[in-house]
Amino acid sequence: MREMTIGKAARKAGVGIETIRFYERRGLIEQPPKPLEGGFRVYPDGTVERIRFIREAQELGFSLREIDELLSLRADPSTDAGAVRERAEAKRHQVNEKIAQLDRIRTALDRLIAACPGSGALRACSIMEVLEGQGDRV
Amino acid sequence: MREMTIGKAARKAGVGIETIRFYERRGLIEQPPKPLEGGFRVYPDGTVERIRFIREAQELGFSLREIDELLSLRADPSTDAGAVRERAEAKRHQVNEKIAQLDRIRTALDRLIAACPGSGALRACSIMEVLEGQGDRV
DNA sequence: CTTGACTCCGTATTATGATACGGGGTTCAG
DNA sequence: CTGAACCCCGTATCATAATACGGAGTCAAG
Repeated sequence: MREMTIGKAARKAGVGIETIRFYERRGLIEQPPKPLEGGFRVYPDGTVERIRFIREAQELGFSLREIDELLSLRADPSTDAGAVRERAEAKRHQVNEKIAQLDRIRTALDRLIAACPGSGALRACSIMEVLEGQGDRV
Repeated sequence: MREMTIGKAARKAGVGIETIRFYERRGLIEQPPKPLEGGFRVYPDGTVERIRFIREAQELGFSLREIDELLSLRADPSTDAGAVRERAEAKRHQVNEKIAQLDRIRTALDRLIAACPGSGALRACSIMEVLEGQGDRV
């Protein structure tokens, strides 16, 4: 089953049909041509992957515009590979920053979990107090 | 300068005044009481930190609702510390997933950068081709 | 050859997060 | 004691991302 109508693609990707059309309008995914013999458009497997990637990237705080930039990173003989690499490196930087910040939050959560056990330690604690904490007094 | 009016707080936090009011209405930050003697509300330093945290978390794909959940994680003697810990652990899990996905994207970018050097390698390459790539044929 | 499920496409509406606006009050420098 | 700059608050508008809707066309099972 490598080809499907929009409804099947939507179900496979876990989105609504309208979302696919919306992404097509935005240029995030390509709208397959309408078959010359008439009938419904046929969607390849890759579309489903692409939609899943879009949803994942959104969960990571990328806007559709940024996701478009990510997906447009491609170097073929007709493009300036150097420029593409530059943009890829900028994106990588952005990704690294996100990871670093998530790591900070994870550490804070770790401390929170350690400091506020079921046993019921008395001192109040919250993310803000514990974030890179120490500084905020204990 | 540990106390300020809303305008200063906004400038320090890098947001507009309206944004602060909006967060107050949403219950994300506390609105300081109106001074009994009259005049303007006074914002503590902590508010600025809190706003910065909110903005950061948004960049990481958390909705204001989720951020509220994060900020509400606090165990003091009046709350069920066990329940708080559970929610904290759920959040940590969510954070770990985000990190893992960002790591996938970072790896993909690394490969993209390596595969498409300024030298102008010929084979086309894109994020989707390179993502957990290999599978997609080369 | 009909009926139910689905596609197509244009337009309208929603949810979320943020910004704008306007008429008033407050502050403080000169 | 005045005016520039700022606060207060309610309501309106905006951008982004998604969803809904409705009428016409298409498919395929029975």
